[in-house]
Amino acid sequence: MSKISYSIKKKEGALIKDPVTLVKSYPKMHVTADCAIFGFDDNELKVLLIRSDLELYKDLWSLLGDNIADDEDIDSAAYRILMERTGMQDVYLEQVKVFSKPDRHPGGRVLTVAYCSLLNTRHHELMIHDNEIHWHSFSSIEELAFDHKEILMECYSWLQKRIQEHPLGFNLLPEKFSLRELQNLYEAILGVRMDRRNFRKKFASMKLLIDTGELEADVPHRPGKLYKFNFDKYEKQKNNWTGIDF
Amino acid sequence: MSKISYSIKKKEGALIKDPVTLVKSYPKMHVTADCAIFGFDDNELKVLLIRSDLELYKDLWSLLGDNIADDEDIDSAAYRILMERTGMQDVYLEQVKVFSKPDRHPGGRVLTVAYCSLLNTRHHELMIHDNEIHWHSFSSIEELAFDHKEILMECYSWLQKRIQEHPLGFNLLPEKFSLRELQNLYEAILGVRMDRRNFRKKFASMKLLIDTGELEADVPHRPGKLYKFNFDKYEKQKNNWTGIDF
DNA sequence: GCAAAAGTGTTGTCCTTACACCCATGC
DNA sequence: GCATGGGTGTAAGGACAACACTTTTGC
Repeated sequence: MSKISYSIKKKEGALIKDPVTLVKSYPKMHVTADCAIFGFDDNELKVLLIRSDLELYKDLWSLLGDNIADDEDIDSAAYRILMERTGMQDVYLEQVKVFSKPDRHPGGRVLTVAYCSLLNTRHHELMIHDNEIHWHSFSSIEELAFDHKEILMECYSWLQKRIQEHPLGFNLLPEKFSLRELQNLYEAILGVRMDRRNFRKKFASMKLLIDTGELEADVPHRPGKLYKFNFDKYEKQKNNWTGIDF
Repeated sequence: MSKISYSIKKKEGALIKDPVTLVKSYPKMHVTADCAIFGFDDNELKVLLIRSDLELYKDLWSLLGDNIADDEDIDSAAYRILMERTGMQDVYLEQVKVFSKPDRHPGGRVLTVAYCSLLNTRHHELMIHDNEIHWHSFSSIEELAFDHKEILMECYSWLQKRIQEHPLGFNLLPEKFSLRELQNLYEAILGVRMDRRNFRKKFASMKLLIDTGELEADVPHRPGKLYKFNFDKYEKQKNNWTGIDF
C-alpha cells in the first residue's frame, strides 16, 4: 500500500460515540459549484461567461460559479447561481463532474462541482444586465480562467452524449420553433450534418411535438410550421429504455 | 432573488490581486470519497461493505470511504481506498455523483463524492483479511449507515445504464469465463432474462472475445468454452458511437 | 419568375427478435 | 440413458440510411 489512510482507525471492537469529534479531525476545503450554461442563437452554440475579477486572470472569462454555503445543498447552490444570473427558476440543470486538482485554484484548495445548464438565450436576455456577463460562441472560446476550459469541454462532451439519449435540445429553443431550427441545433451540437427527411421522421415518430398551427414569420422563403415540445408527455414516458449498445 | 450570494463582490472595475485572501473568506467543509464496489459471485451481484464504527450506526454497514487529503485529487483518493481494501491498482473506477445534503453526516458538514468500482471477487478475496469487511448480496441489502443506501442505489442505476453502453461486465468476471457466466451477469444486473442465442450473437458480433481454446472444468454437464475479453482492442475502438436514442 | 427553404415516400440494408433441436459431459 | 446446460440458424419485422422532386413564400 503506497499511500496512507487519512481515516481515524477505531480501536479494536470499540465504537465511536462522538461523530463530531471524529469529523473535526479531518481536513476541510472550499467547495464551489460552476455552471456551464449553454444557449443557442444564430445557429450557434453559446456559453454564458463572466469576466474574471482576479488580476491573475485579467482579460479572461470564466464559468459562472459560487461557493456553496454551510447550510446549502450543492444542487441548490447551482440553482441559486442560475437564479441570480438569469432570474429563472425552472431551468434545466444537471450535475456533470467534480474537479478537484489540489492546485486548480490560485487562492487555495477549492473543489468544484461542474453543472451543465441549457436555456433559451432570448428568454433570459433581459436578466443579463451586467455587461461583464456575455454569451460567447462556443466554438471560438480559447483560454478561460482557472481550469474552466477543461470543465467546459467536459460539459460539452456530456451534452453531446446526453442530447442523444434525451431530448434536451428543446430547453435551448424558444417555446415555439420550426423543425429547421431544431435540426440546426442538433447539427451544431453534434457537429454533423443530418438528412432532413430522416430527421423529421425521427421526431415525428417520437410523437412529442405539438403542431401549434402557426407558421414562421418574416422569413424570406416559405415559412415552416411552428411546434411546441410536449414536456409533460415526455416526463411521463421517459422511464422506458432498454438495449445493450456498446 | 430569494437567496443571497456568498461570493465576495468586487468593487466596480477593480481587480482582485490576492486570491488567497479572497478564498479564505469562503466557507469550508469536509470532503470524502465513498466507493460502491460491485462484485459478482454465485450468480448474484455483490457489494463490498464495511461495518460502521459509529455507535449511532451500530450493526449497520456502510460503503468504503475515506477523507480526501489536503494535497490529494479526489479520484486519487478513491483509488487509494480501493488499493487499501483490495490491494489492486488497476481497478475499474468511475465517479458517479456528489452527495451534499448539509445533514447527511451526523458529525458535521461532510460532502461526499460517490464512486463506482467493479471487480472480480475471487481475484481480490485474499486481500480482504479484516472480518469487518464483507461482500453482501446486493438484493438483500436493506438499511445502511449515513445516506449510503441512497448512494448505493444511485450507483446501481448508474451501473445498469453504463453496462448497456460499455462492456463493463468483464471487470466483474475472472479472466477466463464462459458465455453462460457472462449472460448470468447481465441478467442479474439488468434484472431481465435474455435469449441465449441472441445474447451470444450480440457478443460474437462485437468481436471482442478471445476464444482461449479451454473448457470449463468440474461442471456436471457439457462444459462451455472459456473466453477472454479483449480489453486492448476495446480501448482502441471505444471512441466511436453515434445515434440519437431517446 | 426566381431564389430559398419547406414538405414529403420509397427502397434496401441491417439489426433485433422470436423460436427448437441436437450435442457433449457427468453421474 | 438421463439430466443438464452448451451450442447453433433462420425467418419476420422494425429501424435506419440513402435518395429527388414539388410547394410555398418573399422579393
